[in-house]
Amino acid sequence: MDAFFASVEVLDDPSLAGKPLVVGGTGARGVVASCTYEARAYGIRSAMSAYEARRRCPHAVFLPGRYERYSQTSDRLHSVFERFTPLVEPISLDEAFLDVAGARRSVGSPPAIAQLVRSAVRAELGLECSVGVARTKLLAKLASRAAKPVPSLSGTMPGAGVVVVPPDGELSFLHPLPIRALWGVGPATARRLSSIGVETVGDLAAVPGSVLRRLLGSANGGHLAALSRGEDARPVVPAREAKSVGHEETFATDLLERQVLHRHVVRMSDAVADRLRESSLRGRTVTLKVRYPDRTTISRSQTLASGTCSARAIAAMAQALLDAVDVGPGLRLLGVSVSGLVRVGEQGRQLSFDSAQDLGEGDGADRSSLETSRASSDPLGPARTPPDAAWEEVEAALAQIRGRYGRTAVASAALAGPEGISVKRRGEAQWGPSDRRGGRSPSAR
DNA sequence: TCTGGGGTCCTATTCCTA
DNA sequence: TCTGTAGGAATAGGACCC
Repeated sequence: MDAFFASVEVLDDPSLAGKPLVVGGTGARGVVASCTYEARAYGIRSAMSAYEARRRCPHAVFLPGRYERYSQTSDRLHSVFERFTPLVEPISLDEAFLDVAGARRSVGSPPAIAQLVRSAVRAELGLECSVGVARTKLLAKLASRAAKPVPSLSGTMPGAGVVVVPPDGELSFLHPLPIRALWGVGPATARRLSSIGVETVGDLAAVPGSVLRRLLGSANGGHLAALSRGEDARPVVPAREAKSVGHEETFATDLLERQVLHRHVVRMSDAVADRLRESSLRGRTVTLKVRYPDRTTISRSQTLASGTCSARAIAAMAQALLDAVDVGPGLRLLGVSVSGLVRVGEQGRQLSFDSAQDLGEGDGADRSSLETSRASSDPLGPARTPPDAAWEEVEAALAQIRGRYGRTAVASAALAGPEGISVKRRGEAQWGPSDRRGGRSPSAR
């Protein structure tokens, strides 16, 4: 999609049409999620800090993103794609690969299908998109980029809309492109390649694979060498199982108090557990991520004996990990994620040898970490703490209540503050904190 | 007065176990 | 019982994507 989030905002408020519009975090620590081509003419780009964007174009309209709205639009978009082929691989909310090899007979040639997709998206969503048609995913992606409009201060130049890379024109399309155009070449890899004189994809294709593997590692070196020759055998994969689920949040001001940080851990663990439960998943490895004021980032993780989707178990583990981290300098960001996911039903429950207690008291392996938090925060004490399995039932019941009466209807007491319950939702503060009034700590609400 | 969130993948190191 | 070795899992960090 072309400037997806910004285009949705213009669709909902046509008075914004033709104006430089920036969507994203509006606070001092926010970033640009999307912007119109009028804003891009001022050099504004996705992932740029909101501060820098304001400096470049003070008269631009700045809007906070509405993740839910974009997500709904994305669902409609993907249902349009699926009318053309069942082989749709989502890349993000606004991009997807479509394998239309099987649709040629019933719908038409790939370039014709590309035009039909564009027309359908325009008619049904009122939004513009660009399509790249090629033999491989990399080339199709690069072609779609080449099909997009070009921003300029004298007015946006309309793009081709559809760009087709024929099989006999692949290398002449690919080789003049800068090395950064390749998927997997970011700033670090580009610097390394530049150090041996590689600036374009054509330069890269001339370097022996063994040299690239030595420079970039076996996996990345070999992969990029193949891509530079137009070789990309990755198929379009319609459904991918998630490998991890997590939440992280940058605070408007750095947080120092462990008690406040612990509450954020509970809030994020709660959100992670909700999403695991909704997807019928359990995870074994809990990872805590922390970013210091100087932006150095560390992570600490630990693996449970068996998978869990219990907010309580996740929070206990994450809090134990947090307790082993120096928070002296203050924390700019905190995150909780769970990996090692298995679908509920695929994995039996791991019992320890003290199974008499296990059946009544939860997993032995989980217990030590839970007791870390019980000792410090559970007024009931260890003796009266229900086992994990029972807690998962309690949490499932809570989730049902939230589903019926709203997300703030009920939650852990740790999340209650003077102004109600603070819960974390997906897409909330997606592009940075909105102001500088001290994060969203429950005590501050 | 700056640089998000939610992911995936890869690599290096450490630790555990046979 | 100690030591060396090898493989695998866990852990940590970095790079990259949208």
